This record gives sequence, C-alpha cells and structure tokens, in this order.
Amino acid sequence: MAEKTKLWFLQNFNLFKELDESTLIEIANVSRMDTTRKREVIYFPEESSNTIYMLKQGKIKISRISPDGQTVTLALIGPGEIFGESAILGQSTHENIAEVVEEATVCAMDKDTFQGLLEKNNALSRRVQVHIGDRMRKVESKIEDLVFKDARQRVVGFLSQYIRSFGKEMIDIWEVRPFLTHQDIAELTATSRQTVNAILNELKTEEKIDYSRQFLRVSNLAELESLG
Amino acid sequence: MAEKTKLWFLQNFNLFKELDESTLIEIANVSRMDTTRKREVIYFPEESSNTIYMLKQGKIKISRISPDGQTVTLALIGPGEIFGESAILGQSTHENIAEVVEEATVCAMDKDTFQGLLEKNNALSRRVQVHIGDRMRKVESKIEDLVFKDARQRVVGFLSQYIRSFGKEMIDIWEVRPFLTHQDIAELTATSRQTVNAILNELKTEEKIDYSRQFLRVSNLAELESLG
DNA sequence: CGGCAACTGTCTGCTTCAAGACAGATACCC
DNA sequence: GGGTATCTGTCTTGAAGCAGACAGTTGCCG
Repeated sequence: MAEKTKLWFLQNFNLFKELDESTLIEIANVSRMDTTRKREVIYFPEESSNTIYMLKQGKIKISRISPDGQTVTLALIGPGEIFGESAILGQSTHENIAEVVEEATVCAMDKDTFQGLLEKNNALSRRVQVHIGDRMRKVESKIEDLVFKDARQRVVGFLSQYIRSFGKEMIDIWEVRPFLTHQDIAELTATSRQTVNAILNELKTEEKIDYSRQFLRVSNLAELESLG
Repeated sequence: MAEKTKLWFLQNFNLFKELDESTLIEIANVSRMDTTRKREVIYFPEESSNTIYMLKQGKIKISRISPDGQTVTLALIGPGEIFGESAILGQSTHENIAEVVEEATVCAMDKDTFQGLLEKNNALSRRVQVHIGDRMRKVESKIEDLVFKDARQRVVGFLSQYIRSFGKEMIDIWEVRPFLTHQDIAELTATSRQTVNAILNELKTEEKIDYSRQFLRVSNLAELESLG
C-alpha cells in the first residue's frame, strides 16, 4: 500500500489525532496494512501477542470459546478503534480470538515499537489509557447486564448500542446495514440463537424494529433504548 | 501517621518495588494513609473519581448495584493492590462502589500527581499497565465464567481462587480466615445466597471443603480446582 | 440457473436457579 | 448476660431460557 495512503489513514485515526506529522510518518514506516475478509481470524487464543492492531474499516469481534465450542463475544470493534491491546498490558499470549465479522482493513504494528511511542509521547499515552478505560467500562457493563438483565433486555440493549455506534440516522429513522446473523447476536448477548430469533420477531410485531438479513431499522430509537 | 512508617509501607508495595528512594519519598509526601472498618464505603457510584488508592491490608470489594438493590461484585482487592484506577483511565465519576469487607488500611493519592509520576517514570508506568491488564483479564474471565459455567462451578472456582490468593498453606492444608458470608460469595459469583448455602454444604458433605464463619479449609486444593 | 450451505422460524420438553418464607444459630454490644 | 441484628439452613414454587428437532427460506457459487 502506498505510504501516502497509509499516512492519510493514520491522520484520520482517532487515537492519533493531534499527533505531530513526524511521529505519524514514523508510525507509518513501522506499520503494515492488510485487508481481510469475513470469517478470517486475526489471532487465536494461545497465540503469542506482540502486535497492536488498528481497524480502518469493517468490524472485528473479540470472543472466547469454551472447550465444548460455546462462544461469547466480549467486544465488537469498529472503524477507528484499536484491538490486541492486551499485548501492551503485559500479556504474552492471547486468551481471546479476534475474528472478522465484516470485511476489514487493518493496520498492524509491533507492540514494542508502540510501547516506545507511548514512552516518548505522553499525549498518545493518555489517549491509550482512556481507550483502555473505555474497554474496561464496557466489559464491566457487560457483567452488570448479564447479572441484572434478562435475555430480552440484553438483546434490546445491544441493538440500541449497535445501531447507535454503527448506523446512520436518516430523517428520524436509524439504519445499519448489513445486519448481523442471529447467531452473532446470540454470542454478543450471551443467549441462544433461538431466543434471539423469538425476541427479534416479537420486537418486529410490536413495531419497535424492522429488519431483514441486510438491514436493521429503528424508527424510535429513544423508545427502544428505554426498554434495554 | 509517621512518614517513616509510610515510606516503609510504600517500599513493600508491589507496584513500587525497584523504584528509587527519592521517588518513594516524593510519593510518601503526597499521599495520606487511613484506616477503615468493615462495611465502610470508600467511594460511591457517581462520586467524582480523582484519587488512586493503594491497599496495605484488609480486603475491599468493588461492586455494582442495580436500581432494585441487587449487587454484583466485580473484584475483590487484597493487600498490595491498587484500586480506583478508573481515575487514570479517563473516567471522571465512579460507576462502581468500593466497600471494605475486612478492616483495611488504605493509602490514597491524587490522580494527577500519580499521572505525573507515571509520565516521569516509565518503569512505574509499565507496572501500572500490567496491573490494569491483570484486572482486564480477570473481568473478562468473569464474563466467560458467567456464560460457560453453572452456579456450582462458579462457586467452586471462586473458593479455589480465594483460598489461593488470601489463604495460607499449612502442611498440605490450605486455610483462610476469616471466611466470607454466604451473601458476599453470592455477590461474587452472581448467584443467590440460598444457592451458595446449598453448594457449600454439598461440598462439606463431600469432604471437599471444611468451613465455619471464621475459616475455610481445603485439604486437596488441586482436586477442588479441577471441579471449577 | 440449479443445488447446496448457511440462516431463519417454531414447537417441545427439561433443567437450573431465583425468590419467598420462616425457623434456628451466632455474635455483637450495651 | 440478655436482647437484637445478622447470618445460616431448608423447603417449595415458578419462571426463564437452553437445546434438540426439523421444516422452510435465502442467497451464493459453480
């Protein structure tokens, strides 16, 4: 990939905003960019973790798999976010699996190099701290949801957040496309595929949402959010 | 508290090992020490978070409470650990409640001061990163446990970890004292008090554990761990 | 454009566990 | 040292939601 394009991308990357150009060029020089397709795995559990990834476009899910094959998804990563940060958090091997949900462009960078940047640049360091804080909060909320909410509330809550993070508002109607499979949603909300299906159809007949395989639409997002 | 004692404590604090003495003295000067008793609350949700705490002795639990009063405990903090780190992770108010479980001595320090130390001292900064990583891993495992394991496995898993972290091994028998209430364990394992009670007695009749209000003893910890 | 793989929809029984109720034990503290 | 608050033990009922089975649908790929 042309260095210029890479630099342009980095400039538009949340984490790197306000960094001076020389640093960005340095980053561009030591990182590589890659395009991946649906279902591709970026890293597996047990694999050694020495890379930080920056997601340019697409979606990645970070999950855990039980010995008998059950899966929970811990986080869904969208454009502009980093992942694989466990590498700079003192973890030598991954415990999670990172899998492409929607065709993605990813920029990868050695963790020691990144660590070096952090030490030289306090502004960047703080931004990374804040990012890690966000992730921590999300994971903690996930526990809260698992314990306090039932399956329906979790699904509704997830749909709201999902459409707000990844959807577009068009004249009072929110829409995301493409939509996820019921299985994906089940893994994200720690419930079963069948339950997700039932809830989704319930919500459809109640006219709270409209969906197909290609889209999810919500006309009254505030109302939906109040149910989660 | 005498500055000398404080300094001594800081030197024995995990996070600060290998820091040079002048830095330690600096830390001692800007921190204050406090003793708290059971049930005391160190911070509440919504309270603004501008302090980092270092726990010298005792135990603190970090929990969330639902609107209807149900509680989940996200973490149990022991001697030598820090808590309230959300302050340096870009969070202006607490979402969790920190409550004393066992009479505690706590050292508190302004977050900006701490932030300053981090920026001047890369070794310290890395140690904090690793600590945060540990917390993240624990929280993620908690989600995994909630989804993959049933109540019994969660309780067994918790007991094993608890006794390993806080107990002593004495001629092949592990013991912690005092023990927690069933309610505490229920909040830590996201189950109900009644269920904890049933499981604990089950384990006692199976001779996997022995306990009373004052102690928990396990003679074959490896066996217990294999059940969690 | 036809066939296969992945996904959706629906019904059923079964298991786990929460939650209420209440009696009994413990220990704290004035 | 007696009274009160907190903690433990046990039973019972009910609901949530998982998991299996299988038919129907969609859309992708050769």
